[in-house]
Amino acid sequence: MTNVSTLAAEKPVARRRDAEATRAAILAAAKKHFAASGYDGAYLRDIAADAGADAALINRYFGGKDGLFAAALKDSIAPDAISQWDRKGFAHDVAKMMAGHAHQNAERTHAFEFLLQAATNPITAPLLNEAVQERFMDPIRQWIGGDHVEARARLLASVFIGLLVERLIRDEPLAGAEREIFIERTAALLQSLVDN
Amino acid sequence: MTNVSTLAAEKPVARRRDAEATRAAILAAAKKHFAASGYDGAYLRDIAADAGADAALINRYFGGKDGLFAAALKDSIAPDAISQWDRKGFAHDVAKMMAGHAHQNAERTHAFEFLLQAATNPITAPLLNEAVQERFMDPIRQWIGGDHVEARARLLASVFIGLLVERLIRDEPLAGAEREIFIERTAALLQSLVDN
DNA sequence: CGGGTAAGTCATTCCCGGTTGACATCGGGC
DNA sequence: GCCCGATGTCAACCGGGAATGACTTACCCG
Repeated sequence: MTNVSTLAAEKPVARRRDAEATRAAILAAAKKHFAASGYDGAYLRDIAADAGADAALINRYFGGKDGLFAAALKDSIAPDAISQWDRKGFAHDVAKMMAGHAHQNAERTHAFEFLLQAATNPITAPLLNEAVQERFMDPIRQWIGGDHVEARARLLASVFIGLLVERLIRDEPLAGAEREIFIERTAALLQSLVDN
Repeated sequence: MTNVSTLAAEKPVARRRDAEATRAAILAAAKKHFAASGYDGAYLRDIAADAGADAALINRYFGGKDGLFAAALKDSIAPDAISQWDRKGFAHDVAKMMAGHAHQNAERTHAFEFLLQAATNPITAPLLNEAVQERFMDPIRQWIGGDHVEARARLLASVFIGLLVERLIRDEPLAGAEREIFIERTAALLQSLVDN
């Protein structure tokens, strides 16, 4: 997981009094901190400081830590339209991405860390499930089409998640020939699930 | 995640004064609670109560919450010998397990929840990585053998993890024909990774 | 049987972090 | 220019939960 200390200390950008802007700043900071440290590990004071705001404002704008978390979660599960993925290139693109460093996709990786955090927290899990079904599984089902959509969608999602977790956990990506093989096999595996 | 309330209230088995036994009881309770609620969500008082012991003893035996968590983690990553898995039946067995309810394998599921918790906690992640490499990845590499061991092992581990996460997250397993298809395809997928 | 040590109990302290409410200040509209 | 509501600040409160240490009780050994 990302070290939080590196997250703060960068944007004490003096903002003119602007409720909308500070709200957005807080939300952005919250997403980072929740992703890096989880619900309990993220502290409102830190988030506020990172956003260049006062902790009390979190209460005003989000109604407490729970509200902030829910808002951040909702904001995180709004990925680009799955429906527009390329049916042909998809598998290879994903495979290549998975073979690389997690850092290379900082934005996405953070979002995923966040979701994984939410998944492992009994308080936030139900919230997550609902959102994932609606904004991830449903589009996938739609996208792959064909027979046995349900089984294939679940298996595809599983593989996808597994790859993301593995990438998140490991220290070093593969290199050289092993890397090529990994990409090739991963791509083949994904493609087979998409195609039928 | 599991509801903690159901975990307690069962074994106020009056133990004779026995340091080793209480230590073990505490450790067992800790594994359950950490798995169900995560590091922050698990309370020492609850764990102690569940183990029929006093919270102060945790301090005595494990040197604080951190120590207890580390001990529980170490104790959780000692799964049965991978090397003895059946090369033929493996894929189908796993697939069938993954198609079922997480509850059905309470023991294992708990252990996995626990590991996932550890993975998403910045403090415990490094500890986990080391243990996983040594006690999971290495045996897998050994077990599958053949060419491109590294790539195949990683992909296999990814799929495995993904299936576990998916099973953990979802509310309802598949049923009927979809379930059969799911098992069949999952088994095929795993087997292909094992065989070569 | 009696004393000493390990095992277990209890009350208390301490700290941390979310929350609250009173206060200060900005900025736009009259 | 001035006034009022919206925005932002500050200090204090409060609860929960881990840690501490003094105390009590059981067991075992001589």
